[in-house]
Amino acid sequence: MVSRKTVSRISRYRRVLTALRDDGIEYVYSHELARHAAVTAAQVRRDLMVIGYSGSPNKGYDVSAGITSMSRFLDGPRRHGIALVGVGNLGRAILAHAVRADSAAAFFVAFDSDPAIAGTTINGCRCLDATHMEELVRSLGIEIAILTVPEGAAQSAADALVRAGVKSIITFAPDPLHLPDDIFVEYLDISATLESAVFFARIGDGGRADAEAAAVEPIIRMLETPLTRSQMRLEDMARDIGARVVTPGKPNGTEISRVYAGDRVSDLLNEASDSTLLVSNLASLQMLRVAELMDVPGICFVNGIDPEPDVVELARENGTFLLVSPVGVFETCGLIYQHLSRAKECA
Amino acid sequence: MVSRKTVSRISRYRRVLTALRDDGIEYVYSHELARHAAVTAAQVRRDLMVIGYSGSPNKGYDVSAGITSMSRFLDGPRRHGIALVGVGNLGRAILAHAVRADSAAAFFVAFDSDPAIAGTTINGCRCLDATHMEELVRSLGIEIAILTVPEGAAQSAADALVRAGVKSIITFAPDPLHLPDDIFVEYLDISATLESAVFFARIGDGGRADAEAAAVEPIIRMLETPLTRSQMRLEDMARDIGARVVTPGKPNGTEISRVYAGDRVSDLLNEASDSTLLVSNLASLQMLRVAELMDVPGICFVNGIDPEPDVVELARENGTFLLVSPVGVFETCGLIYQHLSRAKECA
DNA sequence: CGATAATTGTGACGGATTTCACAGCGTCGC
DNA sequence: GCGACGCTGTGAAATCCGTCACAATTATCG
Repeated sequence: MVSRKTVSRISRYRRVLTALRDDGIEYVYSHELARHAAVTAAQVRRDLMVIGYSGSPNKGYDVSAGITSMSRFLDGPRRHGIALVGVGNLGRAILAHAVRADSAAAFFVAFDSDPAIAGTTINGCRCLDATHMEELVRSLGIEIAILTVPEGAAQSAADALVRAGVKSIITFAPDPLHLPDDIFVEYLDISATLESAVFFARIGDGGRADAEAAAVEPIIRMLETPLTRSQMRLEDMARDIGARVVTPGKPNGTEISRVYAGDRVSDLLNEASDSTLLVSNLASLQMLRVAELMDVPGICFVNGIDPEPDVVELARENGTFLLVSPVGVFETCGLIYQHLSRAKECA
Repeated sequence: MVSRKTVSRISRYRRVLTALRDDGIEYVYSHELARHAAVTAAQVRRDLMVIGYSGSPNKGYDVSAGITSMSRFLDGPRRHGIALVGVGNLGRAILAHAVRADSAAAFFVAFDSDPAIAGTTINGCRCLDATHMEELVRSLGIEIAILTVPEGAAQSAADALVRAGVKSIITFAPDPLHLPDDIFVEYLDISATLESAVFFARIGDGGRADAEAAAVEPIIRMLETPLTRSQMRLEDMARDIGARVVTPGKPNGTEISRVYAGDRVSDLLNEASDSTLLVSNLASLQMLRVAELMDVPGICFVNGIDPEPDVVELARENGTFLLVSPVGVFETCGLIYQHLSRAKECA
């Protein structure tokens, strides 16, 4: 009869039309609607045909009448009950979204097997114990369910819901559900979608990304020093380990409390803070830019390499304390560590 | 070339195969794989064909080799960066999901325009200020983004991401995105999906649901008394308003602190508690069952209707205080209210 | 060693969905 | 009044996707 895709597009049209009406627009042409909904004009006309809604040539479609017509088609006459099963992070977030958006047309109930959650109210939605789920769903005449249960628990929950009379299930779990054919099931599997996204990101530029990417993340080496707890003045440390100071940091000295050694820009994001010294053998402008964004106060390049002038220039502008150690990452780390031990002894 | 759906199915196959391998299974037939993935056997074979992976007749497909082959196909050789834009409820929940599942194959960074969020770490993922997003995404070579921004903000965020080199976007916002054709966009619009679910729940049983549903939620009338704050013994109240006690409640008296009047079972969920008196003119078994599940201590039917024997029986079993007021909902509420006022004066 | 049984790989088919193309029609300008 | 223009509605073509059916292949058993 009418296909899943068509229904989902009509839902999208309705949203567009509602926005247009709020802007005071009364008539719209198929190609305008198409542009707003990111489909083709022919598609729009064909979709509007199946819900028996006609426009007039040279004026287009009546916006208000369209909304009414689509609402009658999509929502039907009665208020729907929606059960959300699994009140974890995702479940709560979806409740917040959905209750706000659809509370006029539907009411929500949530179920969870955790007794600590049962009895609470989240975002205006009552959370109940999953033990009584089947009975309650049947009593309330609920026909729509959202599954946000952990992997592995989806099938049994779905079975119970179907026994209770549920006709449509939206599941965020990766488990494929085995249910009667007349049950509508929609999968919103985030991990699977991400994997598709990964694939098409790679295919888009014909595999050339690999070589280029290798340059961005060159060496997989990551030495993490133990947290020192004690602060350390970079100026003293630099002298002690025989490193050359290229650009000075803040006028009143630069203090750090952690050292992070590694070349992966991506790891830098999780490790760097405004009191981290970064030890790296990748003297690139890019690394410096990221370091700046992370408020890293000091960077130590190794192997005695002279950074390019533009790198030095940027460091000076940012007030980043830049030093160059004559030895490699491993030795530099060792020296800094030793310096720390001595400092501790003195204290 | 290879279709979106095929990629998503292959992702599903890989998950199934991984589970099988963990169970120690080495070979699998197409029809077994098909059953686990909820597709047909022919589909499986055709999909495996496109990734150039062959099984052997009479033994089936090698599970480990399949996983390797699919991973090479899906993930490619390098580690991917994924940017999540919009750290609201939904964003956080997705981070929790995705970081756990995919942290081996990818690293995550989050962006938000709220300065209070920037600098924090959520689920092991660094949250940064959206101001620097474009630059950082470019520097990190990120090609995949997840959009969990509020409605209306999706297009501009997507534009910035595409400028920064992003190739794939997964968006949870309802806004249709206008982007170059070579950008992969996947919409996970929860509201739109819910609307489809509503539609198919209704169509499934041929529209017969309407009449039946009307019986479940008969009268849209809801009188809410103000919160009383003071407790009230039902036994005293019943005598005062001239109601007949059908079943006694707990032996030591039943106290309530709120009264809820209405016939909508669904509203009951949000209003009822273990100290609420329920006033209803719907003397159905269903209402009593829901009330029991909500731990409602007392129910008052109106208009002097005699509840059916099975209703009385169930109330007695549950220890629910059941009374019948001779007058209608409005008058009953008025009488109870008056009783409250008097009780307050005495106190 | 040959028959058998079961499965894979794939050409061909069919259904669904989208796009194309054009007839029909109302409106505007002259 | 009437011709030109632009949009709608829809038959027809094209495309995509999934299923069927069968030849090819390989282990097993007698």
